[in-house]
Amino acid sequence: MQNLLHNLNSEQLAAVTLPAQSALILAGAGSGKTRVLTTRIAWLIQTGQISPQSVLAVTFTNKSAKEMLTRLSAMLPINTRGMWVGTFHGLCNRLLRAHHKDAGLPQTFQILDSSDQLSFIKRLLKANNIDDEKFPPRTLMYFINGAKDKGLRAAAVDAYDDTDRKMVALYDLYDAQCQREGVVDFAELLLRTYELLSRNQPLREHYQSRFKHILVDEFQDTNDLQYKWLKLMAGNQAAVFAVGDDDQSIYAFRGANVGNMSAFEREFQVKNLIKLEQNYRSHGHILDTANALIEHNSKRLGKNLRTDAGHGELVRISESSSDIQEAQWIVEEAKNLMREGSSGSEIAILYRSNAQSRVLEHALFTAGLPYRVYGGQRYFERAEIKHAIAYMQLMDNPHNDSAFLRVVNFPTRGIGARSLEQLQDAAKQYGISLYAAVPYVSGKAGTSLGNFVKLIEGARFETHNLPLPEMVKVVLDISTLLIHYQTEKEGADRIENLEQLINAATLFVSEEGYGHAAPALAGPPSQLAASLLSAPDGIQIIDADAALPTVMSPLSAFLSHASLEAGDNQAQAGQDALQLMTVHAAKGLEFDAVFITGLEEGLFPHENSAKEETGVEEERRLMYVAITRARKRLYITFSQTRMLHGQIRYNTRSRFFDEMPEESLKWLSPKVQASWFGNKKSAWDDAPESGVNAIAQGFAKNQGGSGWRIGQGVMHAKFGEGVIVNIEGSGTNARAHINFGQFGMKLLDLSIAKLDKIGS
DNA sequence: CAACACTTACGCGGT
DNA sequence: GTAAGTGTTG
Repeated sequence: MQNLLHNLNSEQLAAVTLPAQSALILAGAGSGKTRVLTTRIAWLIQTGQISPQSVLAVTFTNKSAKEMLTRLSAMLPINTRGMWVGTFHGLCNRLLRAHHKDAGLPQTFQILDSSDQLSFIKRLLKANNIDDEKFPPRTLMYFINGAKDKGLRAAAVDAYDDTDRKMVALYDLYDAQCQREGVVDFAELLLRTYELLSRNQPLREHYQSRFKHILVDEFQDTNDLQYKWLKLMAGNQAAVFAVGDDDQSIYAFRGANVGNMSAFEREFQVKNLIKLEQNYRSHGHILDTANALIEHNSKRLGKNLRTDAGHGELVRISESSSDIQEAQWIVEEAKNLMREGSSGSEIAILYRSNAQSRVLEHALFTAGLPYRVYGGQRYFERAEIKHAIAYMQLMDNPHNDSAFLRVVNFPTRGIGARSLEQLQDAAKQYGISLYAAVPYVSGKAGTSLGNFVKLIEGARFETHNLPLPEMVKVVLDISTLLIHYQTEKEGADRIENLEQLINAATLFVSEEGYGHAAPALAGPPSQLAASLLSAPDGIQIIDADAALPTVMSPLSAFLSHASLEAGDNQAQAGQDALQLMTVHAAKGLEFDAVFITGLEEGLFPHENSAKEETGVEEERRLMYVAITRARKRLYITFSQTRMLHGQIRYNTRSRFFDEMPEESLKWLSPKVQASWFGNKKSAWDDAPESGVNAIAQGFAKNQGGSGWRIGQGVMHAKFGEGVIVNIEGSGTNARAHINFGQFGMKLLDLSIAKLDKIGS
């Protein structure tokens, strides 16, 4: 036990060894949050206070769940089985599979990922003749998910106008259709579990008395439903150990509610609020920059990171004339770092939005530097994999109309739009699934559809006794997917991916403990330990623990896995590659050197954030997250011009520069009076570093005669102060694009408009 | 049903 | 700029 605790600082130690009461741990960036969480569990078990069975640990991502389990098994001699560690969605899936009857779901219910959900909604709108101009599928999806994330069914949603009322009706329709097809979306997993436990007292009491300790990671990211779910799970007995950082709350846009932290403090009567403020990651100037920036947010629980690592280097700021120059500057600087011995994988280039990656990639590619972009398409999201999965979904649950429509004519087998129209009419008429409606379609269409059904039935028959990987093999064969891609010229990669699916199944079977000989399709329950537990009132409850391998067939399990864990996204290039990703994707990661790019008004903070009151504060937290990714060296770059949506945009530097401490920054390029809002800087500063000269030349190239130049501040009688951002034509034809701030960009004829020069 | 031109939108993203 | 969706052809 000694060695479990001996490396902890006093804050961490206090957190780990708290009494069995609910506690809130405010864990700053790089303060050893995961360590505290896992050591807490290990300590509780090792000191004999609790048994592994009474632990429930919840995370948001599979990655952190996996990491937690890995660390736990390193700390504890015991098997981590019996402990429940997983994502909200993974745990809910488990509960719903075990108690599917009570939850009103078929045993083989299937999980829609976001793209499945969107196409589901499009199909729903079409089938009900809803104008998708008036009700855009995306809007409806946000509406539905937003309601579910608050724990609201259609009947409980308030609607104040006709559009809202229609949306509510569509929400209801959507739920009914999901129920008919035996599919659930991500939010439904949580909502359905919540409803199951709140309505079913014996079940609720069973789990409440089992889980004495509930631990939650990234608590600031919980939405309203997840918070309610936790309250329900906890009952009034469990100790909830919540770890989070309000300053790193960057997911409000998808329903996360930081307010849950203070609500938790209040409602769980938290006596123990512990702040982890010792940072083990970043050097002083980097932390000072982060601290000073986040100070500008109003609603904070209050926290200040400190380090023993010394001041370290200043934060380097670089300005460029264009996004291309910015990228080239970064490439040069990264090359220098690598020449000095840095490993590429320890250098991250961060950006606010994905669109920015293209220019960076181009520059890196031209320079021949290996790089890796995070956030691309994931394995299970690829079209060919989705197709293969759809065949298996149909075998497991033929009423999944989405799966049916995806592959009924892929590869093509002469079933066109007309046949499907007939089929959809029949399905609607009888209120049944497309698959079930096939016998009601007559004629030629009926024959080809019948053949498709025979194909699925045949696949099911042929594979019902096969282990999962064998089954995948047969499906790839019978579906003719492999043959189809063999005849396609660009199909080689797809074939390779499809063959990978067999490996994925093999891996899944061995990792999740589905024995090789177990029937792939749901058959008689195997002999695996089914612990039948007695509920207080004598009702027999099969605990979801042991129930998983018995209640869920390997196929159902694999299909869940495919939906819940989309797999790795493709990684380009070699081992030692520069890391490119959005700031969001960088959360939780750290690097020796970090470039934060595009620090411009409208981009970072993003222009859309100005719409909501709390928007800029979230952007600031996002910047805080970005800064705190860096260990030793931090670069922040911005550019005067940027290609966006195929058009050149003229940006001014981000307001965040004015919120960072001057004494921690080192400007590597001239601070041109870039803003009409009165930024103070205007001098050259410091010796230029690599790449700077080229940039300086870049924006010395101002155009136009007669004293007008790009960057010139002007005063207009009507629009007030502005800045010339571009000049076209010359002489009497010269016209200037002028940014007038709140009045926007104007194109004015320089020989006509009455403009006065202002500034230097 | 495939191939092509044309329109449209376009923020961050794990489950 | 580009990807995805729609409409129009052969």
